[in-house]
Amino acid sequence: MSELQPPPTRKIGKADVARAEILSAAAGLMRRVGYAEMSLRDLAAEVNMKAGSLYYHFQSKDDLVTEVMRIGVEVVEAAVREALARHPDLPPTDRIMIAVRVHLDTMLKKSDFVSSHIRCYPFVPTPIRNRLREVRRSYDRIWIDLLGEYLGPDAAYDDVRYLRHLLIGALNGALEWFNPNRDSAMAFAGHIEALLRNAR
Amino acid sequence: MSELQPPPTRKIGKADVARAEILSAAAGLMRRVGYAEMSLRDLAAEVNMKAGSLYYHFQSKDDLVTEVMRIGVEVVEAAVREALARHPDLPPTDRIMIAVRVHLDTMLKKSDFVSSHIRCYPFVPTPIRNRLREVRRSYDRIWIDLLGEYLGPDAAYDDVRYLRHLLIGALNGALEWFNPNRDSAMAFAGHIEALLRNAR
DNA sequence: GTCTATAATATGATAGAC
DNA sequence: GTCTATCATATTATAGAC
Repeated sequence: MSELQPPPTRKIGKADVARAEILSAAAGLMRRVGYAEMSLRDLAAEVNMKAGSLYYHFQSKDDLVTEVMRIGVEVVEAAVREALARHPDLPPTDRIMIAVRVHLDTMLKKSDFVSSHIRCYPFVPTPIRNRLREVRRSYDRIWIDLLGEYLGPDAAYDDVRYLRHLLIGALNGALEWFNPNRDSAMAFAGHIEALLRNAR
Repeated sequence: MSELQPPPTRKIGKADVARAEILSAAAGLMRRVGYAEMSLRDLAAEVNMKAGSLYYHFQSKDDLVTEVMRIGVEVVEAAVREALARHPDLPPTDRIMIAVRVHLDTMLKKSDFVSSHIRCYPFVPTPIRNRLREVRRSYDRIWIDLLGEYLGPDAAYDDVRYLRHLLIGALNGALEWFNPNRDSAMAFAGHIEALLRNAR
């Protein structure tokens, strides 16, 4: 996972590996049990450590949690931006569908960082939410731009906002029902596409 | 709140009032801080009690939480069923929009029971989720029926499922962005309506 | 019905040995 | 870097007085 690597100018040491393992394990735990119920003892056990050792890598539980969630937005943002960059000239609806599929796929199959962010954000303490505001805004901007093009220059600001919230809500909701053994992200995306293509 | 009253055959005593106050306060706390972070001390303080006193009314924290969440589904189900019963002969799209508006309105403005259920369900222990399965199924059935009529008798089972998850996800997502001072539930519902009317 | 007091356990965090 | 040991505090739950 490239997002967990330190800057390439520095050599990857033992601490970097341990830190990355802690972050991965924390993302998985947070997604499953939530922010408050993820104890540092349980987390440490998952990476064969003792709770106190985590403090060599992170100053506090909230610092660790913030880092997990920050990586989450950055992962999905990078995935969506890359996919869109490969198809710069498609019409708006097609570009939205690319973003829809990549968002779903990253969240459901690829990254506990993304899913733990989405699930835990509502209950995380305010200081953590504040520290995440900027990265979240940056990802939102992708959708604001995509939907702005879709609705056209005459659309009201709030029209873009409501449509964005509707879409992101539908996508993130999949976290609560999607079963990889039974469900198809592409089939789900197809239903979103049908609604978007016929409207407007 | 009629849902908090005991069966009408029994007189409403002091215990019933206290119990109802505890449940209301718990719903508010759960919505704000989540299942794990709602301590029984904080809850007791909100109703001017001590933590131990709660055990006169409930056998355990999880029993109390289950009851709060059970009431949540029952409240929104009753509201939607009543509204639909008043317009039995409208076309499917109109009936869906009635359900959309009542679901949004109940969740956002009326009931901490509904919103705490939606927010906390993903992180609540499995035994609690099992005890809620039946009431949740009952509410789901409303939407399965509504969307089944909308898509017509030829629609596949999964088409109804995906569309239902999409819709409920968009609605429940409002819990995370809706600001009563700034946003309009009706405007949001309007965007959903535009998509549904033009599709199919 | 609600209180006080407390048991039993868990938590985030720190200090210092190795 | 990770450990052990521990502090200070918080948690759910219970027992018995009032």
